Amino acid sequence: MTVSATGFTLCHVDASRDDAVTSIREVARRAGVSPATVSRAFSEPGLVRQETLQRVLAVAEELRYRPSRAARSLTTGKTGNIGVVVPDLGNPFFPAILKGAQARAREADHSVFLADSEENPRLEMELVRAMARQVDGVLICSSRLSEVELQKLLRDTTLVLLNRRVAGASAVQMDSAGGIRQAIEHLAALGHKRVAFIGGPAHSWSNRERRRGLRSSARAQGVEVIEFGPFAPHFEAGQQAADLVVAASVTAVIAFNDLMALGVLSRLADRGIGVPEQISVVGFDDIPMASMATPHLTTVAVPLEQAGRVAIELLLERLAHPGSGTHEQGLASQLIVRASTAPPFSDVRAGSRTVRVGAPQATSVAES
Amino acid sequence: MTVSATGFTLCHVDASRDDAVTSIREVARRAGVSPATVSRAFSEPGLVRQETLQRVLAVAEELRYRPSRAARSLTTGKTGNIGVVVPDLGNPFFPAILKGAQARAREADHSVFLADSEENPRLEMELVRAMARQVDGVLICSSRLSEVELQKLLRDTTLVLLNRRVAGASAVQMDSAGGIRQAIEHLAALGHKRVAFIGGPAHSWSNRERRRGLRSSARAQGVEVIEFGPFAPHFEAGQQAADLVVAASVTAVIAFNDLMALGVLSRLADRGIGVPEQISVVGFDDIPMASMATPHLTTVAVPLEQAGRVAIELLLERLAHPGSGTHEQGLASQLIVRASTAPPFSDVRAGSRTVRVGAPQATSVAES
DNA sequence: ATGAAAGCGCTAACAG
DNA sequence: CTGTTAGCGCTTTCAT
Repeated sequence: MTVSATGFTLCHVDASRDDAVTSIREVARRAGVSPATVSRAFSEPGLVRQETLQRVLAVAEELRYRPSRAARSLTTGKTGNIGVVVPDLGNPFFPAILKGAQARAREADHSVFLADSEENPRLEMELVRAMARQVDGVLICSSRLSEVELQKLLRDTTLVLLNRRVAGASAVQMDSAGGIRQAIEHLAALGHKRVAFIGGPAHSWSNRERRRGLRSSARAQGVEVIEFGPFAPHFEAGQQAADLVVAASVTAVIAFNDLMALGVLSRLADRGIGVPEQISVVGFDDIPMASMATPHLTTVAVPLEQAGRVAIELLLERLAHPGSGTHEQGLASQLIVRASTAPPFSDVRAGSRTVRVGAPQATSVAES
Repeated sequence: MTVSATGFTLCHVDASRDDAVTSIREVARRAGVSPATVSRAFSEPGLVRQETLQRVLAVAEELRYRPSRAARSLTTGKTGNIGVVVPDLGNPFFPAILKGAQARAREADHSVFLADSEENPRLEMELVRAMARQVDGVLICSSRLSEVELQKLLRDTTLVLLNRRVAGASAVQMDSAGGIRQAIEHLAALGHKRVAFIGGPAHSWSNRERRRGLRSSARAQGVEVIEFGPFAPHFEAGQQAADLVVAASVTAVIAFNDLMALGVLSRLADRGIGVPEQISVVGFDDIPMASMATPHLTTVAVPLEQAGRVAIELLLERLAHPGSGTHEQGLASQLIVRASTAPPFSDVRAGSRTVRVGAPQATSVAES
């Protein structure tokens, strides 16, 4: 036993292993039937006489036999596997989607290949390629690939995209624009006039979508928006951006995602800036823990797990009816407003009357 | 385009697909060599003349040919795949491990099969079985299976266990006892005399380990421990447990994991109980977001991603030298103490002298 | 309802 | 260095 700074190590000698994998022939022989019958017993039980079936199944059970999917795929052309690629497992957004995807795949008796592309387009490409021959189709979440690269993959892979659109691939989308609109309307209703947006990754499709929605909603609501970014979609980037936001003297900030929103909250707390009294913070994605961790975060929620399920659903559909064309499914977002995210009320002149609304205090600070 | 409460749906007609998968024969024919040569070109390039190699590779490239792992595994017996089973992807603990595992596997040119057992032993068993024939080995994280069931799996699968020990399987362990000891020593040093422990799942090996470590450390430090549980390892359980903890009038609480610790913090905040002024909270695992989300959480950190890497390392080692026996690797935990987790100082009589230490205020409240 | 035979894509001897 | 041959475990005609 070695003891080191990082832990300890132990070794044991081996026990024997019963490694012989039983093949279909073995089962056939022991059951007194041909391999073809055993095969049928597993794939088309209806074609086998009850009596024979029982016998075969019994022998198989005894020998702990399970058909080899790899071998089966050789003849059938179907692997029964599905690939899922995500840019970063460290971003809680993706495990949530993965969970739904995995569950739906299992219901359809499919296994899931997982790959983490580390936000790296090259790697993403390589990973999909590597999977390609072992899976029936691939779900790519928040792809960092360019349109042409995706088209390339599309030539020999059935693809479903999550948070991305490309001709020829089915897609699941979070309704970013709608979520942003809700956020802006919410902030406008609370009296905010000047709002910051902390942008996500440069090549992120979602980020473009969100900014697009942001601009039109902001115009419609008469809210001024100051944009920052691009930033990596991480907690640390949120901390960093928080200082820029403060310097911009806005009364509210919308972050590209919850991770960054948490970073903002953390940094604002460090600097003694009150949330929501001085600045309101809105996140995006509603990763479960963000809402748990702090009551001061308004967030745009998307049904992540459901998104994963739907994506796999689309993929399965696509595999079942290869000629049937692609589908796109949008998932609505929903702004989550919590008790402790409204600033104190104050009186505001609305047209000819004075109305009592939740008002951003930073404004009055600026005035004083 | 359909619009529904949850979103929208779109359909497109299909573009054509270039689905013909090129086989090794095709490449061989076009390169004017035998299939065996093509095979060698990919698996043992050294055995092929430079000139031929170039030609083969060129043709393969042009045809976008990649060898089929499934077919290859048929003859070689090795799949180049690794399975990873986790009890719940919703628990941030596991994605972190998964990330490391996935990265290490990729370095070794292995693909990863992922399965979520939903904390269900039956399902876990089934999933491992289903994977078994498609992978070279399986990493089971925090297995919920009994020892005999694991032994059963061990008969025909190479297993590596994370946070679990069983004869015949390599294992990676977080040094729970050490972490708990650090936590107790820390609390004792701050003057805590009465500490609550919120237990994890009933069948969790980690939970047993932590309780074991807890008892001995508590005894050594003269700290009284009140145990609660078992609880599901979730945020909500933490909220629930918080009330029990408060009723037990302790001055500190250690939670089975960070998720539960966050639940405790949330509930204490709801009830207006000060952390750490009235109760100190210690978590476990150091899932990245927990520490980010709140500055009031003392936590026992474990290098999660590294654990995943090491686990795969062990698995690969095992696969490379099948006869060489199992290994166990322990990963040390490290208590993370933050600025805002110490209660205010107060004077305490230590033997004959009076010492100034951080003191749990709840004690004095109880005294008043 | 069952069996015999051919072959899926690939590799592993064994010759040359 | 390269080709030939014989399967790996399974499914799938085509007979029976």
